[in-house]
Amino acid sequence: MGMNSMLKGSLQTIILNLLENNSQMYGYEITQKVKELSDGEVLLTEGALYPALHKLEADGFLETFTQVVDNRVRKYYRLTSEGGEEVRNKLKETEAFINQLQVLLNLKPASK
Amino acid sequence: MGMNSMLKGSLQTIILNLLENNSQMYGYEITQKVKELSDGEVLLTEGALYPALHKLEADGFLETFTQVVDNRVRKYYRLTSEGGEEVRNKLKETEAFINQLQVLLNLKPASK
DNA sequence: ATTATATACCTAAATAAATTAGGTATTATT
DNA sequence: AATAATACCTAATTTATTTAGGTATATAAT
Repeated sequence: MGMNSMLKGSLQTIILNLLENNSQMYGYEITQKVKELSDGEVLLTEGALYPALHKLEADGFLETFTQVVDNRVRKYYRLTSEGGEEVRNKLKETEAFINQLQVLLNLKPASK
Repeated sequence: MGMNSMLKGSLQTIILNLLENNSQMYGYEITQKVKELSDGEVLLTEGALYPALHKLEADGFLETFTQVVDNRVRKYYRLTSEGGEEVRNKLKETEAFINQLQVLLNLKPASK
């Protein structure tokens, strides 16, 4: 399997969180940022990224605008206000998830 | 979505780890243990559990034996030696995964 | 007595999210 | 001239799950 496969289900949260920290990013930039932040260990494939971005946009959490740089089109994404709320919810969910996982795997004692 | 959906990809690790701590368990017992350990928050559905157990057995990580208690058949699972190795690998992978996720979501600073 | 809940196993169809493996096109490097 | 990097995309396949059943016995509640 490998560690990458476990990010399943966390991809949306990662994208939303990056956009909270950066205000606007384009797809390719997101793949590079994830690679950089994870020290080259997490490789976000485009086949996963672009459908995820399109879904987040369709759900109203992201909005887009394009910009041309060096004759190449960049499609920028930024959070909508609904997206901002969604980030907070997803982060809480993820923290709870990590906590449960650590308890279930005896990686830390259960919090009372 | 909900937190449960994020356990995707961690189910095998959870099962293997429980069997390392308990030496032998049957399916229904596993669902109850997960429920108990997570304070009722993680509900392992049988449609996920049984196929996962069968796969782990097919992969040689688990072995089974049956026992009849009160006219009901229980199918017990225990780790094989290969399964023991697999637990250790999966736990390391999961710790790395949690670490990366926390870094990517700014839940903790990157470790140097 | 009957019904519902708990115990105990299982599978098949549908869904969701990813991987794999393409495709297009421009710019920069070797 | 060829390759790698930048930049977007999609379609087929795979994998893991949810949903929704099914079977059967034991126990608790009405």
